Amino acid sequence: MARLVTERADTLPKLAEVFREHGYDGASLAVISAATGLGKGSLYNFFPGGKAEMIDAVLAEIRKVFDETIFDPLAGEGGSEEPLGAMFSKVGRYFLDGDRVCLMGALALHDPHKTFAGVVRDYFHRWIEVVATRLRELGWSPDKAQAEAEEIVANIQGAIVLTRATGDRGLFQRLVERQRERIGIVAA
Amino acid sequence: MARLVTERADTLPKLAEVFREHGYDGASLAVISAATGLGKGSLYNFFPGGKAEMIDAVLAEIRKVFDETIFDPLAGEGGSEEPLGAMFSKVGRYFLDGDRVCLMGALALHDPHKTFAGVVRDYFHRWIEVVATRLRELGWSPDKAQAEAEEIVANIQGAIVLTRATGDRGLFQRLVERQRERIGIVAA
DNA sequence: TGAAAACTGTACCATTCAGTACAATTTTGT
DNA sequence: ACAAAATTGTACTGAATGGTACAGTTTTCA
Repeated sequence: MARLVTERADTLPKLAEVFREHGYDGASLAVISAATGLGKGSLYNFFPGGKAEMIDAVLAEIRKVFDETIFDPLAGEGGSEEPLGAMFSKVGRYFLDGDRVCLMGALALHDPHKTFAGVVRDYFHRWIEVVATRLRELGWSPDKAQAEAEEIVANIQGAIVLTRATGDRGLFQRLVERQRERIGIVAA
Repeated sequence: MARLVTERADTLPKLAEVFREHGYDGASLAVISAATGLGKGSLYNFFPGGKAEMIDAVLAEIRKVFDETIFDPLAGEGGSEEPLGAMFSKVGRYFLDGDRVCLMGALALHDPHKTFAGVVRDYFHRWIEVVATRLRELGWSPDKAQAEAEEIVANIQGAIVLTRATGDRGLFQRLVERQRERIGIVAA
């Protein structure tokens, strides 16, 4: 029996980066092969289902990372504002101040067969939900908390679009800073 | 000499819709042909340069429409808030309350060869610029006006992403309404 | 009306696509 | 060391890709 600790998981970051940069249609097997350094043999050994299985694995991994490092820490009990501030920092780091595409957001725009509609919807629902929950715990009314949470997540997605469009990473930071301030001010 | 009023311009809306829904890579000639009802012969008659020329024409048309109906009306002199309100209304109608993708925004995310970087950057710069200009005319400081303009445009882009992700057009409307309110409140 | 230009459908081309087959190699547990 | 399993590169397949060629039709204008 060969090792069960495959290298499959190690390829996920590179795979994710390819899909982020090229999109699903643009990520041909040739591009994927070049980016991962793996030949077709290896790719189909790890992902017998081909591209479909690759992006499924990538999306599951993304969801896991966000759950563990960003969403869950926000959902826990506690009346502090610090977890929200941490969320902004982690998100900025993850998306490289808007230089790196949000794959979930990209799939929200282009998914003609609605293949990823479920994962994408759940991802954003969860994100908005945990932010709103935290705001309520800070004393915001349910309506205000929901609206503010939606605006925060929308702003982050929009900030990525604008940063990619303008090439100005300062723009992302400025936008996030404004969200931070608004929460701090109104919550005080 | 045959008519010079070709049907080429008539195909642009359908062409734009295809690129919006499928992205550039996802819009194969088969899809384009089906969506426009034009065979390859006609398509290459109107657009000898193929897909590249098609999307160039689409982007130029989009830019023209936005300039004439949205950007220019904002740029003119005048201390009224009404043009800003009109901008939100027109944008909501154009993007079908977030149901319709912003092609410029989509290309900001996926453009591995930086083919469209110029048009996309100019489009968003112009958008932000005209909003900021109008805010300054309303008495905002240059810094505040710039930051607010960036946030407004980012919010619209993010609203499209979230609406496509959740399928909830009310979300788009709620987000835009919040921008409207903030401007009204702070400007007052 | 008639010739020139614009338009369009069809067949075709070379290339790239995702995916398969499989032999050869490497790794693994014993 | 050795056999089984995992891994990998290469060659291949049929389908789809973007694009070309061109004959036939329609439109235009003089």
